[in-house]
Amino acid sequence: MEFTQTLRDQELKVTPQRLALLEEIEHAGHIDVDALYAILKMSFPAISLATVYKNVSQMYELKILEVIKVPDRKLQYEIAKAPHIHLACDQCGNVLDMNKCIDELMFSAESESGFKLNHSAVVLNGLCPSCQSA
Amino acid sequence: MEFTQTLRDQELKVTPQRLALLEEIEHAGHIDVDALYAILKMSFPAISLATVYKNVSQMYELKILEVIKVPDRKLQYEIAKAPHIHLACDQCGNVLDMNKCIDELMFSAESESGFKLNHSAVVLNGLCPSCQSA
DNA sequence: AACTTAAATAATAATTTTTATTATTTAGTT
DNA sequence: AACTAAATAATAAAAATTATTATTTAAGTT
Ligand SMILES: [Mn+2]
Ligand SMILES: [Mn+2]
Ligand SMILES: [Zn+2]
Ligand SMILES: [Zn+2]
Repeated sequence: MEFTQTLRDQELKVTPQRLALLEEIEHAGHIDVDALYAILKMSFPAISLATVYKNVSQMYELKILEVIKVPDRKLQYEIAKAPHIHLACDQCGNVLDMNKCIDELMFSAESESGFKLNHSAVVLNGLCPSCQSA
Repeated sequence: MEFTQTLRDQELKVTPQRLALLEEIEHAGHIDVDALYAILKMSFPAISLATVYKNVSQMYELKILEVIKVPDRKLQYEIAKAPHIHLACDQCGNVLDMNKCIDELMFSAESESGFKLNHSAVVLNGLCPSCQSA
């Protein structure tokens, strides 16, 4: 797996728990600690919730993971990747990525405010196509 | 005060605690529950933390307040107003509003994704002008 | 392949954060 | 002034997160 290298790069030991955690986050796309714990318990019945907490926090600090906040939900973790926009459906709960460039926005925000920016979080809420029909 | 009318419009009783809470949020711009509680205790030594929690939650549901999440900080409440962008300084902690229009972004996100959007949250992080000098 | 050691894990306790409960007080009405 | 539903303060309970510690394990070394 490529996550083996990710962990080695950050000098974290490659444990089965960590690999499963990363693979599950990748598979889910965006997931909170509770859901992650519930899923990991299937393959690791003895896994501790504290291990999940510690690992996601640690990997967030090391920028292996990114975190997003959708209104009224717990923090959602995802594999860190290029900055992107999040679309969250209020009905079905789906969160999906949109690879829309926000460089222009960042750039103009910088020049207008004088800030030197290094991070962006954009979360848009509404109804996804299928929930509009239903 | 104009917050008297705000509360009446939402059929909330106009209590001194609520008025002070709203005035302090307005004054602070963006503030979390703990800081709000600490400040309100100065004028209301007997105020309960649960009252602060209940009121901000209630006012958020009624859309009197809006909430924002700055990475690595507790939820910050503000008086609800027109959608705007948030700039947060990682050094000094300042959070300021930027009245930049994101309608174009919302509109193109809608047409590209098929979502029907009703809310946006944009938080940009970096260093404010004065923290860059220091 | 066995040995060593620092790090990770599981179990658990403790802390922090948030919500629920209830008796008392109060705002808004009659 | 009296009435009533809602708000508050105090407190308990629950939920979320972090800390502690004994045991296990990954990864390097012989
Ligand atoms: Mn994403
Ligand atoms: Mn704001
Ligand atoms: Zn949906
Ligand atoms: Zn600053």
